[in-house]
Amino acid sequence: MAYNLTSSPLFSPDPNEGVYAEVIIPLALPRNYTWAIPTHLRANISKGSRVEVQLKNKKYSGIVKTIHTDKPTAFEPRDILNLLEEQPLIYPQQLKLWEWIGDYYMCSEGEVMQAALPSHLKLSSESILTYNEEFGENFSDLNDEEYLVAEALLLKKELKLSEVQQILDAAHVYPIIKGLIEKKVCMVWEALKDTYKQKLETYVHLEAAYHNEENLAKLLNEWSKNKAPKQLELLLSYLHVIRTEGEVTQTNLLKKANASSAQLKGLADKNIVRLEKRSVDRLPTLPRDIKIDFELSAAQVEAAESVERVLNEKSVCLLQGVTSSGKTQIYIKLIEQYIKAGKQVLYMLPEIALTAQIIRRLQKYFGGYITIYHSKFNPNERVEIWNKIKTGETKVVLGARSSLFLPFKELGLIIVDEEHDPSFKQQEPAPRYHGRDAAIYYASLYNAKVLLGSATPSIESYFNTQAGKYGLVNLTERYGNVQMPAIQIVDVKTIITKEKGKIILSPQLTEAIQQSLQEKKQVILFQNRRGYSPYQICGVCGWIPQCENCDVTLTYHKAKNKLQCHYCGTSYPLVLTCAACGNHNFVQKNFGTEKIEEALVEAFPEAKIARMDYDSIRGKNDHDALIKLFEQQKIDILAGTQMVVKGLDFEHVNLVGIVDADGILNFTDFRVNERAFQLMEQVSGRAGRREAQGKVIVQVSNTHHPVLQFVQHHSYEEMYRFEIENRKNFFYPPFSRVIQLICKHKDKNIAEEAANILGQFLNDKYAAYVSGPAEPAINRVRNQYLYELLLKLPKDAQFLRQCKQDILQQVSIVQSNKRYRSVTIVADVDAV
DNA sequence: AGCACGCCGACT
DNA sequence: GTCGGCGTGCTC
Repeated sequence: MAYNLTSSPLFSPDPNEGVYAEVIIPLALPRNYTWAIPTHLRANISKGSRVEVQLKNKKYSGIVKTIHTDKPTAFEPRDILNLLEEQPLIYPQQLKLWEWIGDYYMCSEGEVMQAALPSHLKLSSESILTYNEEFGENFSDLNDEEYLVAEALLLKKELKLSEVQQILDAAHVYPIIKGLIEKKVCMVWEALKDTYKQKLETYVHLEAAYHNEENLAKLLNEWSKNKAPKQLELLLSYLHVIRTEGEVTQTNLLKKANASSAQLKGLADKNIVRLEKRSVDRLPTLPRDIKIDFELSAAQVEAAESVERVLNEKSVCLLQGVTSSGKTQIYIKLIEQYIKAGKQVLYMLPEIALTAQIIRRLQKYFGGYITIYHSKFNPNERVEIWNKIKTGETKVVLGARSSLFLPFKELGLIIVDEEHDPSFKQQEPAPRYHGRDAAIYYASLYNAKVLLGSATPSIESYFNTQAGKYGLVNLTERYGNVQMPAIQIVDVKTIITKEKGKIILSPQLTEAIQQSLQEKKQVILFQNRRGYSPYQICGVCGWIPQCENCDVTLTYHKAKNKLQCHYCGTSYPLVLTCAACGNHNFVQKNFGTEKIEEALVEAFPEAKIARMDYDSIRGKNDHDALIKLFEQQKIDILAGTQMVVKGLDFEHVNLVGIVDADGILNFTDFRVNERAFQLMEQVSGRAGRREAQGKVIVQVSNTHHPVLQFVQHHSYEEMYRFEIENRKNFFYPPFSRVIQLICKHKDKNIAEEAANILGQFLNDKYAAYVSGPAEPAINRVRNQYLYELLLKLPKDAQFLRQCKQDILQQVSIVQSNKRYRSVTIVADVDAV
């Protein structure tokens, strides 16, 4: 029997019949649990409502997924304790998205909820101890620790569990609290606290009596000269400000009058002014208008029209535009159309590309229509954004992956910019979803369109256009008709020296930098490794220091004078003595950004040099500050990791150097060619943007690597054709979804055994591809990846489901073996 | 995720 | 003999 319960008020059930709700709570439970809806709440609870429920002895806020009258037989459901808002918190589309993500990425809906809701909408249960007044103050029966807590309780009357933990500074507070309860010193409350706080602003009003001019004049005239002169001064300032501004806030007034809050309080105590606390918006309000002050080039107009045409027919369109072709401008025009049609637009970017640069640009065009949303926002702001999107007030959201979970009212378009970026895929924790793919599903729920944009599309998206699933629009002309930079390959094989190892600055690169500096242009040097040297090797026996947890070679960081594991982040003191042979003869191998910076300083003492990588950027502001300096040409040479590439647009760069291309061509990951090509294209794209011809120098020892040929000619199609062919040798067919199983255990042997058993099974049944570690140095210990090829046909969801079931069953068989019981097996779906 | 229950090793 | 470690199982 099917119920249609999407809106309240609820159907009127037989009063004798129970009504139940399946509730999602933010935990990784095997399935959703059911609570009974008490009669007094029946009229108001509906799908998507936020409710307070009790599980075990904790309280949680959950979301009602379904409402039904099937009385559970296996257990007696408890009542829902409370309805937290009159209106459902989320729309049915969100529920469907959660369900899809949970199913597709193999996690619980609770885990999706965890990721989806701003933390303030997930109430936290905090145990609170209250003092029992009847106990009195005789603490002689208590032991030392109990005494400490009792004393604090006597003073404060109430203590949170976390506070008790601080007082005792011990891990086991429970026995002590138990003792206190038994001795009737205190009682425990489980309290659910709504953590969202409205921002309050104090407004200053003149008391009604003084709205009368006469009374006011009288007050001012009779103000005795020697009493509270500062208050009089403040009052006069107030009268002045109110005339020009209409309404006055406390902070504003005090600043303008240069007065203190005590003086204002004096006026309030005399009943001259009245202070009113009012909740206000945390988000700055900009005027709601669209100001677009540019014209599209002919090529852009053509592309924009094609996109519209494609989107009329298909729900997804891939816009492939070379770097600097002005994709963003096309987005802006498109967004404008959707706003005018009253629709909402979600503009997704990889987190790292959400820089002040792009934000400022969009705010300039869309003012108050646009809102930014990402995980770094503080929780109060996030709740406010949430609400504004839910009411449809905010039309455009610029956000990272997580903005996908916002409750859009009338979503019309999702733009996924830098579609190829691997950071759209969440790795840890669950849900391990791909922002782009989930966006395509989410959009379908609203009948909305999706525009994927990239200069270097991912193979799977490109493949989908070839298969006719997505539309494809090409934008091959750079804005202002600037040529793509010329690419020069420098063979460093011949100039590798025995003692010094790999060369950092070849004569060709040095000369090119010199020339750029002379022309007052800027240079970007790209190196995919941070730190000073990626590994040190014992000159006598060849031993290499590795991380204790990860089997990863330790990178030397000269600035900190420490060895660091780049996988888990652990820092180690410098190793001077070989653990294998006892000699003190380490040789530093290869180089990272730190060493490049050092080499640059030495080679170009006159130039201003900066380094941009994870280590040199502490806060988000450092990043912006450094970019600004570079924009203003206060830096000549910028050396950095991938950070220098993402979403940035520098006008005066005419030379880009890829210092060690071997480092990006040598991955053993099966996506190596695609990644290397994308990376090199993106880096190259930074050269010669709006200026004359730019130049790219690639230093490499394997000059015959096929990817280099494609990069040299910027030949995307050839690259993709090559890659598709290449992958057919590994996978059949290419570009399907695979399920990846990650086995984790303290003991790497046990993890590996379990992984092998699973891999064996998958191989037998699905002819699976079982990969080695993703990178030889990394992952060998904790993660064993097992890839299983899923789809005979990309659309065969049935097959996927079957495979998932088989895998889950096999996982439970493996875990029923005592030896592997505590192996954590994470199942994840990814595109290959 | 918590949290209780229960089974084995190091202590008064 | 007990205290306390963590491995195991359950929560509507």
